[in-house]
Amino acid sequence: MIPLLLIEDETDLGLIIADNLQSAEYSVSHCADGEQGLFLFHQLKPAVVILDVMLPGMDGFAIAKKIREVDTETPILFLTARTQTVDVVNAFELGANDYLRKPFSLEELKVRINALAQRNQWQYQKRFLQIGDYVMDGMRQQLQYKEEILNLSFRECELIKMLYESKNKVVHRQDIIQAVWPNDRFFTGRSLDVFISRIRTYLQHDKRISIVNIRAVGYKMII
Amino acid sequence: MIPLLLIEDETDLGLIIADNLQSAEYSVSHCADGEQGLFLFHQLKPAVVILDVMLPGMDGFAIAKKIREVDTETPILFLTARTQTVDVVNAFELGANDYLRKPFSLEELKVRINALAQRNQWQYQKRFLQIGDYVMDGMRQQLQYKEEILNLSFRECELIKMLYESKNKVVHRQDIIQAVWPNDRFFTGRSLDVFISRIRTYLQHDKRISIVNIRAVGYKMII
DNA sequence: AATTATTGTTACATATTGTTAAAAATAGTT
DNA sequence: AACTATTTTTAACAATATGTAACAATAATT
Repeated sequence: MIPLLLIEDETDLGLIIADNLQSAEYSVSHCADGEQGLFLFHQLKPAVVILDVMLPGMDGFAIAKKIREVDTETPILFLTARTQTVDVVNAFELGANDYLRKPFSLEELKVRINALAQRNQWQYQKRFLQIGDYVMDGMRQQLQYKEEILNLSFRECELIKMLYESKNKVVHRQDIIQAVWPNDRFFTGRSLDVFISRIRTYLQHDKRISIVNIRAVGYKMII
Repeated sequence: MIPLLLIEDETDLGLIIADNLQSAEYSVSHCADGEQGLFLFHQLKPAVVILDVMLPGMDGFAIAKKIREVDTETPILFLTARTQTVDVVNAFELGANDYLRKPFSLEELKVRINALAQRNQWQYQKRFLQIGDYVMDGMRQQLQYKEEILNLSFRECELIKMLYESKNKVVHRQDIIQAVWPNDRFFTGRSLDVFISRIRTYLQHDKRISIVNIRAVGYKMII
């Protein structure tokens, strides 16, 4: 989970923002003033700081300056009132990375956060899986065998990823289903078996690879 | 390259200035009168306008006024004859950001331009997106591939921006629609898919770029 | 061996997306 | 206003992804 720090004194607005950013990806810590903000910054080492310019006590600029004294990397996104146009210049001089004028749509905020957070997040993603003689590009959703490139669908890709990550180990049916079909809480059908069947044909060129069934338990990818 | 606009009627001086500002950073467009100047302003959306006060026809103040009617951001730097001291006040009231008295040293001009351009530099970071071998100019809504320049429509441009800002991550259909079609609260059609299709053909020259669909979820731009 | 439960496979139904063309809306010009 | 060019939406059909059903194959149990 990627930690975010939100410093915003309007409690209701802060809560709404925190609530909406909170997701499978992000965990949001929210506080209302600069001192607490700086404390939390050092505590959490957030991926992105979202910083209201107008704050009681230490204002946003002062906080940004403090942060930049010890850290020049962590992206800072300023929230400004619509009126304070000029201050934006100030913000960027202090090392801000982006800003949003209030009122803004939460969607827009999300997009910006994604953009800012992603730079650092990128390194954690392992994009290419070497599966026997195959290479799967999890980002592009492609499976390559020698010169041949096969486009995978999203679920096919997720399924291969899941099996590969637990290669040579049994993966339980229920776990696969929860991972690949997260929304279908009443998934009862047999799609999983169908997908396994299809994946087997995809991977048939390398005889060392096989996906074996453990009856009534799950599957195991062997390499 | 950061575009500058120079409006100066003394041809020789204009050429010298243009020549000296022209560099790896800046591309200078030069014209001799206000009407052409305004035309070029809208065409180029320059980072800084360098504006002689004394011009035949529309004078510098009138041009600045015209510009400020539609744009309050772009810095304007006035060039004034040594004699017209008082008019400087006038200039700043019209939204000038700096001025230089003739004769001035080219070094000084450079320094001022740098200062003005840098202030808005963040705009240019956002303005130009390097997308693989392409460069998109978000302000002029143009997509450049090598020598080839393609004019984009507003929504095409917004869509590319949105996907690029969250590159290598899934962007949800709903989020795209909210961002690119903000007013259409009852957007039901399939324009998004059509636009995706078109953008794919625009970006097809660079094989590293692809936009993959995640069924029932959204799209992901991969670079 | 017969029965049963589970999985393998194929075919098909359905929903979503890809693509193209044409219609409608919009902006710009005369 | 009328015409033009451009942008955007709609419509139509093709292609693809995914879920379901049907039946075959296999393993476990009786």
